[in-house]
Parts: sequence; C-alpha cells; structure tokens
Amino acid sequence: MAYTLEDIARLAGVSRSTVSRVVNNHPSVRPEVRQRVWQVIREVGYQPHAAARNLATRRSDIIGLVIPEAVSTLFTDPFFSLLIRGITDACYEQGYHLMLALFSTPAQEEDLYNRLLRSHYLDGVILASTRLDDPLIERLVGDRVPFVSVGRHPHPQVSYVDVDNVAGARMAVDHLIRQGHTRVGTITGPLNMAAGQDRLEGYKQSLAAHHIPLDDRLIVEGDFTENGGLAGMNRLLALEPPPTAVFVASDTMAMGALRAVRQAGLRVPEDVAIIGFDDVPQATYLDPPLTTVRQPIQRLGEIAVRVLVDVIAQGPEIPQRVVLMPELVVRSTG
Amino acid sequence: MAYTLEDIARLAGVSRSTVSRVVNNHPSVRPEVRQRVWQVIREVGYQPHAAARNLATRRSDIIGLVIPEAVSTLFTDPFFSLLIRGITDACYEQGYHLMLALFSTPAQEEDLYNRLLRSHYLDGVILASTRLDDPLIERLVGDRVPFVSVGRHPHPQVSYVDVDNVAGARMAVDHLIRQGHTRVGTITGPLNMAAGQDRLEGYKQSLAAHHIPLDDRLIVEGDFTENGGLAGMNRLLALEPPPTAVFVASDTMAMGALRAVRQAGLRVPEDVAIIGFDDVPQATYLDPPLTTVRQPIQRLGEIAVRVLVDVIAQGPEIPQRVVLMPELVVRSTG
DNA sequence: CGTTATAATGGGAGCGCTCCCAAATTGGGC
DNA sequence: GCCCAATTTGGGAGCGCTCCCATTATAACG
Repeated sequence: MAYTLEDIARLAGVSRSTVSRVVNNHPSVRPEVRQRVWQVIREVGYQPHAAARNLATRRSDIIGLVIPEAVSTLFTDPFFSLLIRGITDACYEQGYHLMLALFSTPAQEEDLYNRLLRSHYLDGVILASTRLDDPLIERLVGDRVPFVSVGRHPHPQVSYVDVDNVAGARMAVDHLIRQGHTRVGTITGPLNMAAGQDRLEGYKQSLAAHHIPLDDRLIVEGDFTENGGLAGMNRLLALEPPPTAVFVASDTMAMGALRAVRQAGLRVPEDVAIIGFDDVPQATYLDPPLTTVRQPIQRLGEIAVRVLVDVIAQGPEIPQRVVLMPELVVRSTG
Repeated sequence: MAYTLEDIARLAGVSRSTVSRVVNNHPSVRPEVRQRVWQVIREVGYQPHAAARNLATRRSDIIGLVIPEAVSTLFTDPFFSLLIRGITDACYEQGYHLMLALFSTPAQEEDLYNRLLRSHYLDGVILASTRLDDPLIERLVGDRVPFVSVGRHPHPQVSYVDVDNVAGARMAVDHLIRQGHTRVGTITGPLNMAAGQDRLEGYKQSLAAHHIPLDDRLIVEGDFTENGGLAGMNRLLALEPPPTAVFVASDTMAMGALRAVRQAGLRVPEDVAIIGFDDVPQATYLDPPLTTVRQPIQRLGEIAVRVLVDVIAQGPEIPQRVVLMPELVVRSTG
C-alpha cells in the first residue's frame, strides 16, 4: 500500500497540513521542519495521489491535444511532429502534462469528448487541424471548456494562435511573379480549413495586385497530403498550356508535386517553378531544395500552450489571439 | 457549476446510490427508475467527475504509452504510426484512454515518471522501443507498476509482446542465400535493443546453417533511421569486394540503403539485393518495391493493450509473454 | 394470506488531498 | 518580563464518487 499524507505526517511528527504545505512549497513552515518532512518523503518515496489532489483542487494539470486527423497522417506529416514538439516542451515548462487524444472513429471522438473533456479530466485543450465547420468548436464554447485553436477560427469566443497565411501566400506568389512568371497555378489546402482558405486568398491578392487575371483552372484543391500534391500537380500539368510556376500550399504537398513533375519528365525550376509552405526540415533535403514560406511551427505550439494556460486562469470569456508573421525562404525550386 | 450525483438524485427523486448504480450499469435497479434517472442525466448533461471516481475506485482508466524516442523520429517512422494505431483502437475497445507520454529531456522523463506513474495517474503503461538496459524497466518492476513491453525483455518479471525476430531474420537471409548469394551483409538495428540483437542473431544462424563463414566486416550497426541505413549501406559498398545482398534490419533503414545504392550508381536487385524488415505501408510504394519481413505491427499494439489490461487485473506478478510469427514478403528488391 | 427468500433502495463511511480558521508558538519592543 | 502582533501549526470540513450494509419493497410459495 502506498503512503499517504497522513503517514508522512506521523513519521515526521507533524500534522497532515504541515506536510501538505511542504509538498506545495507554502512559505509558512519552519526551515528545520520543512527539511525533516522532505527527508521522510524521500526516504519512503512518497508521491501524492493525483486523483485526491485533483478532486480537492478541481484541476488536473493535464491539457489535451486534439487533432481530428487520421493517426496515419498525424504520424507522418512533419508539420505535426514540430508542432507537438513545441507543445510538449512548453507544457513541461508550464508544469502541465500533455495528453494526446487519438481517435479513429466518430464514436471514439464522442466518447473522448464526454469522458475526457466534460468529466474534468483535462484542464484545457489545444485543437489543431480542424475544419472551420467542425461542430467540436461550438461544443467546447458551449461547455465553457478552456481551449485554444492552432489556426484561426472566426467564432468570436475562440482563442487562437496562427501565422498570417494570407501574407505568407502573397510573399510566395509575389516572388514567383517577380521572377517573370505570369501563368502561376496553386494547389490549395482543404478549403474548409482556415489555412486552406487564407493561402488561396493570398494567392488571389497577389495576382490582383499584379493585374494578372484569375484563371480558375489554375486553382486545384489539395488536401495537405503528399499524394494530394501529386494528383494536383498532375492536373495542372495536363492544362494547355500548363502553368510555369505553382504555389503549393504545404511542403508535404510540394513533395508530391515535385514527384509529379519529375515523373512527367520535366525539370524544376526550369520547366515549372514550385514554392511550398511551412518549411519543414525535409524541405532542405529535397532535390532540389525547396523554396518555401517558413512558419515557425514549433513556436506556434509553444505559444498555444502559453495562451491556453492563460485562458485556463482567466476563463474563456476573453478570447486571446496571436498571429505570427511568416517569411519567404528562397532555395532552388522557385 | 456542474451537476453532481446528488443533484441528479434529487432531481430524479431517488438516492445518490441509485444514480450511481444507473451510471455504472448495476443490475439491481427497477427498469422504470433506471429510465427516469437516465432521462434526468441526459436533460442536464450530467457527466461524473473523473477525479472523484478515480479516488474512490483507485483506478483512472488511463494507460500510458512511453516511447523513449525523440519526438521527431517518433512522428516520422511509420512503424510507430501503425503501432499506435493498433494501441488506440484496442484501448477504445477495452474502455481505456491512452495518454501518449512525450518527453525530450531526461528531466522531463524523470518528472513524468514520478508525476504520472507513481501518483496513480495511470493504471498501467505500454513501453516500446526501449534499450535492454533502460533503467526505467527496473523501476517499473520495483514500483510494481503494471506494464507491458513491445519487444522482448529478459527480466523475469516483464510481460511483453514481440515478434520472433530471430526467425524473421533467418527467413530473410535464407531467402537471399537460396537466390545464390554467398556474400551477404547486414545493417543491424541498435545492438542494445532486443530487436537489433535478435535480427542479427537470425542472420548469423542462417549463415551458419548454410556453412557460410561469418565475416565481421559485413556486419554494420545501424540505428533504425533512414540516414543510418544510408550510412550503413555506404560502408558496405566501400568494401572490397562489396556484398551482393544485404539484410537491412528495418524498412526505414532500407529506404536509406536504397538511396545509397542508387547514389552509388548501382541497381537493385541486380547489383545488390536488399531485404528489409517490418513491411510498413511505404515498402510497397518504393521503387523498386521492397522485399521484406512482415511483422503485424498493428496487431502487436492491440495485443499489447490486451495483455496490459490483464496485467492490471491480475497484478504484475505473473508475467505474460506473446510472440507472433513474421512472414517473408517477396517483392522486387531481393 | 402469512412467511421467507429475493430484489431494490438509502445512508454512512471513506478514498487522500486542500483550504480555511482557530489555536499555539515565537519574537520584538517597551 | 510582559504584551501584542506575526508566524507557524493542527484539525475539521469538504471535494464527488463508490461500496458496503442495513432497510424496505416485491415476489413466490405453500
């Protein structure tokens, strides 16, 4: 049987309350008493019982990360790897534990929602890769669960962190146009996601600013996967005439696009220039190295945690929004 | 303020105990009462408070997954993607939640150990990708934490699920030798991991069975990463004469090895035959498609959960071991 | 229709912790 | 050396649930 506070109190010859104070670093304990208590705690290897503490304090010190994405893509796309890395580190620093909530069916998602969120298992949640119309958002707001979204959301009560996707896309397309390209295509992200919409918006703005008429056939919707990028590029290359440059809305898709171009026997950037988005580590090692728009993914994760901790403390009433600026990284593909 | 059992009891005109019985599906409640209580629960959206329940039952219904691997490799290697998929599904089916414990520094690991494991936050743990000498194992055994290792471990008190790596490696090398190869190299996994050791052992056994003398220079230690496979293959190709066939102890490394061969201007399998291990989904799509040893990774994850649930119920005294058989999948590389 | 066996229900105690308040101790300052 | 304020300590109550046991309602049977 494990030791309890009471046991430690008895062994150290003090009261339960004093031990509690020592464990929680309350100031009003005489130094010698404090030391004696720590001594006993270390000797017997005491560890407070989490559930008891949670019940009394009404907090669990655990935050959840919810990414409504198939496990296989979640564990394949380097974007998430970086994001999670940032979140993990910040959690540790802030004294929180991270629970990665994975589910592969809607039933699992529902179960998760009730059993984890509403049962006070989690103090708050970080959401990433959500569709704009995901009903989860409404529910979280309605149930007053503290949460922050990685990626903007129009709901007035939603806190989020995001990168300025419109500006990033504009940088990319501006750059292509400056190189002399006038027939610029784009492979977008899913258009029910904010990042997908915004990057397309930036593409349009750049064309408009350069008085290049919009050609709908040059816009194909992708899904942020490598295969999606491959398929999208194949469609663009089939056009008559094909674009001479393509803004691909994520690096993962850009890898697929690169494959498609190579399979078509064309060269990058001579025949088709390509610019990605994200600047995942792999972008450097591609052949040729990928020109892309860098967003500070890991920082985004860190900031998400900080914002969430704030929301937990302040309550979800005052939503907080942080938008970071991306930057263009010119390598060899465009 | 959220509703409590007592609130529901009052609203339904019954006692706290009855509501508890309804929530937990105890049989002895009259059907009409049961229905009335559910009605109220649904109306007000009652959800039991997890911490209170945990405190009373002394269980959390959460199991942890600990993989002492950098977040970046964890979220990149398809092996883990499949494993986690299997674990996730089985957890859901068994009524457990999964907490993926991530850490990037030893301090985080230590913190995690105390705060999650010893504080009864988790009912049990699944360990994967551990070194044989990882001190974590001893601690878990010592603290009587229920756990199961994915990958065998020699400690008599450790429950594990694994694939017969020795047999799998033998299949691979036997196959290469049957093709007429006599100069067969291997890129091993880390030799402080059971899978690394066992696959090397299978390689050795196969050579011995075919009376082919062991040549130490043909054995290079890898690390289960793509770059490790690339480096290993480069070392093998530099030998005089180089091997005509190589057994690579993981598909991820085999991808690197394939790159190395191509960069050297050689062809697979004409100049060098290659056999991998794992049969991750990508193996099929490689060019050329990878011959490999299939281990049922997702099943391994599922079984790990079942075994763990058993260990939680029975106590860690009676260790359980499950070993599955791999199979050779012949495609085009060897 | 009484009498048991059985099913259904209610209430108390307790899980291990925190937090508040009251009591005890300490330390200045005169 | 005494008094008052500040510091330190102890104990009670309560967090929301489960589980046991006692009690009451129901059913079954002669």
